[in-house]
Amino acid sequence: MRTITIDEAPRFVGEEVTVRGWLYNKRSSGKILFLQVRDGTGVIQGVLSEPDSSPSLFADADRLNRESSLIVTGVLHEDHRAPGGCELQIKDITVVQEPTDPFPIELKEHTPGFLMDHRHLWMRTGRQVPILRIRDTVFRAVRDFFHRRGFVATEAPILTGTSVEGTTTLFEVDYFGEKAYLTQSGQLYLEATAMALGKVYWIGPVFRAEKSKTRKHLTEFWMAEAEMAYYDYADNNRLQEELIAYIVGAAVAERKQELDLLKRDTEKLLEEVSLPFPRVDYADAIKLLQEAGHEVSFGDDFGAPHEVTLGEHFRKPVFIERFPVSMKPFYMKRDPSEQSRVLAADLIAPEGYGELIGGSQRVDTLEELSAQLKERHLPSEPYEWYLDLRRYGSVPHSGFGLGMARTIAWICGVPHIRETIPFARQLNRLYP
RNA sequence: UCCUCGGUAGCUCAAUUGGUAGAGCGCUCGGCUGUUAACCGAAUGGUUGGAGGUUCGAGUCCUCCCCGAGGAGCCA
Repeated sequence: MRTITIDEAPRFVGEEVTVRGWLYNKRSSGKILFLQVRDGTGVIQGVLSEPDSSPSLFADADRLNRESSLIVTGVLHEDHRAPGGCELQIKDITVVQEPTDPFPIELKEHTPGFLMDHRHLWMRTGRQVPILRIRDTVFRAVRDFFHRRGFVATEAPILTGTSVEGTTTLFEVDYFGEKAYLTQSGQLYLEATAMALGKVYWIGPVFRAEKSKTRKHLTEFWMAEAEMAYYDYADNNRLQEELIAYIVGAAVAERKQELDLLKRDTEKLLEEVSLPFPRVDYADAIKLLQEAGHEVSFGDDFGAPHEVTLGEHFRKPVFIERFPVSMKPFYMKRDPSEQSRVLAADLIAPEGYGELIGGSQRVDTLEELSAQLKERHLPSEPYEWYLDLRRYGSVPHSGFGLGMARTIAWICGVPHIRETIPFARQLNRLYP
């Protein structure tokens, strides 16, 4: 007799096996008892009927409450009446622990606030398990993609003395009496690392003290960032679309069952990521939005409704290219053919999931970088080390940052990114 | 920071014009041999978010505060 995980069950039909997990739900009908047992890999139905099992086993099982931890032994049978088509005829149950109180998360409706207060328990139920398993696949796919292309995995510091962008959205911490900040992006550090290693990436947490309260924002979220020496603007965008197509392909290939549980249309997903992705000049995107009835003009950033319109129009991720200089940070390289624009592109997700990627070619000369710092009234002193990268063997280089939670939300088809991370950090939510 | 909606039993929600706070689910007990968020019956369960005010009388009206949800701005 062997111990198996529930996702392996179909391979062991006819055999006696042991499953270790928790009681997800229980239904009884007089002399027959159905125990839904979950173990993190899936849910399987266990069956007990009184004439076929000992009265004491039946009575003990009948008393169990949801989320009792159990070790269950029985014989696997195919049965079309069982969810999943396979069930366990139970011979023995070892109760590891019985809950001291009724499990707070019912299988009926709850409000988001209640669920988030009980996130540590909510994550055991329903859609949360498949979402978190898909998250795992997406993280692994990102690492596979970069590894296969010769990128070196690296790290950026979480505690920083400099800010990449403004200081208003930084979390400040006390660092032995000095001010330090939680990083908003590893980019500047990755640029340094790329000059040492060529092509680098990391997946790390970043922090934004924005008082945003939307379905697309967290104060702590994970970003996959890449930085490539000798990559120009076009190389950068090509890499990004290939990455996105790779991730979605991996998720559909490895997590079809979970995506089906989430009722995600995987055909549609795969169609969306067929290459290449459309590229639209910022000015043309503004025109397109104006024609669709939006009140935007050149120089405006896109809001959520604009991103929805762009998604509906292209039905694919779409690059918005060459933003006006004023809209973007100091480290982006200007377009040589039009000095008022930068060689930067945002990749907007379809279906209203917002901006997935922000990327650009970086400024690579000392003169231009110093000028742009000055233009934005930024002190050069904290950036001296960054300026050094342009003093010693500077090369054209590019990079981007991919928001993991938004990517996962889009792949899963879930409306709110708080469900795509085990413990979301939001405005007014630091617990559990 | 701003806008909108909300806060009533452990959970999800009702409560007519200001007039006796109620249901479903969960827990508990009972019934049922194929359930699929099982079903049927019974019982349990309340400082109506907080403070103040108006009134003979406030869950309901007014003021302030707290909390939650959705959105805007900002961003990935």
